[in-house]
Amino acid sequence: MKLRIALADDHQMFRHALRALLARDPELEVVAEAASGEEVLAVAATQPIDLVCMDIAMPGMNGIEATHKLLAAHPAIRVIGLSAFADRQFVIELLNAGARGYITKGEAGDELLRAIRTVRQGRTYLCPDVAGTVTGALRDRDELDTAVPRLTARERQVLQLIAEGYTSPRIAERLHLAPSTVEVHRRNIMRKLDLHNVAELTRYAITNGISPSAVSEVARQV
Amino acid sequence: MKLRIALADDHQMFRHALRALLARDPELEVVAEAASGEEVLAVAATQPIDLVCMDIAMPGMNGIEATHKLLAAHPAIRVIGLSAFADRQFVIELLNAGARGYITKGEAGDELLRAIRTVRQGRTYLCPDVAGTVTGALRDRDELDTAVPRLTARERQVLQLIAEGYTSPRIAERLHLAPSTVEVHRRNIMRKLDLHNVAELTRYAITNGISPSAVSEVARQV
DNA sequence: GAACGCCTACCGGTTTCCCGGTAGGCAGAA
DNA sequence: TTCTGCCTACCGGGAAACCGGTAGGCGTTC
Repeated sequence: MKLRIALADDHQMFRHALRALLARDPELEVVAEAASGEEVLAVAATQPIDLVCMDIAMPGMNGIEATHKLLAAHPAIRVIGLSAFADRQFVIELLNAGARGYITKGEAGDELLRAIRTVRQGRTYLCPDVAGTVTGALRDRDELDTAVPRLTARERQVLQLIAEGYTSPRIAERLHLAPSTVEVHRRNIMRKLDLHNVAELTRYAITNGISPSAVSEVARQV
Repeated sequence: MKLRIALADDHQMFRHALRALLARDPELEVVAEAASGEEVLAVAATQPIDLVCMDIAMPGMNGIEATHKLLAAHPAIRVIGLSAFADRQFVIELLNAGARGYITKGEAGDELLRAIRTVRQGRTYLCPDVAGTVTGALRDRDELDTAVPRLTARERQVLQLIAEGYTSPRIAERLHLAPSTVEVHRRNIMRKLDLHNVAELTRYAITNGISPSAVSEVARQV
């Protein structure tokens, strides 16, 4: 039985290229693709999936949140995080969300195949880049649970939308919240991160992968 | 004779995946990879290359500058731009630099194969996404030459400070201008680029190199 | 000289941001 | 149970953003 894989990344070309890469291993079969967290959940709801290669930075629902919700609905699915960055927080958050592997896009393609094989066996795989950054956190498990996600899930969600150019009232609409609530989240984010305006929030979101650095909206407009 | 291709992208995994994708066409052969503009030039200096798939956003020397220098030294090489963005300026700058094709990563993988075949025949290929944006510019060639710095020097200066988190009054102080003047520049920038808030301005500044991204430093730290 | 582009500067107005405080509901931990 | 953290929601108020228009100075170009 082939391993049924779903690819989640906002760049179609990357998905197609990855598909070609994974096609080399006859044990693997890419059965679905998704361009956002929402699409991943939709895909998993309609067909059996064994493993998801999940990009972290996607417009709309990002990879961490998608992993959370995906595993809540389908605990048997394995998730491997695939990101441009090896940010420590990131890795730990994704692992806390239930992912079994983490690889940066700076790694070789073989690294992904190795990760898939390892995760398939029920073990956890971290690429060399990130392994070092996490070992410290693994020693005192407290950090793994508490200190790392300086931002709560809700706050990350709000931050992502701020960085994408939404105003507080607009964010409130999207999340079905009162504008005042969004404002509170906004202020808490700024206080926690010691940032004081939208420009700094946007930079933080981009450099930390909370918001895709690609201006995907622009790409879609044209 | 196979077409000798070099891949330039800062993500090794993307290069490897792309390599697998291109391997489907027996007419093509990926003979080299590069992670930056500097590496592209170095590669072309040591071995014959027919075509380069060039990512725009790379740390260090970016794809546009690299295309300029590459074609100055090797005019026969064909360059296809490969970017996450379909920004009009971007496309025009790259074409002015001598590239023969432009594709966004949001396109399908087949699109790249189609572009390679077209460019190989000496023609120019633009993916549907960007074709529309450029046709206007192609009509009056003036724009193709001059319109590139759509923003004036002053406007770029103001944009950079906005993206760094300065408010208009603070920018006015730094530049020894009246706050109202800065506001005018801000509005002109937003009108020209069709952006409507600080978050979008910041993203634009980062992705266009007007403001240093800091993304690359983060990636390098780890 | 006229036209154009750029920089400079101000007027008005609405919306949003940003900062401060308070507070109830609710889940999990001490 | 009490405490803590998170999410939710409101109040007020000053600052800044955002949108529209007008306009003079200045250098270049036609």
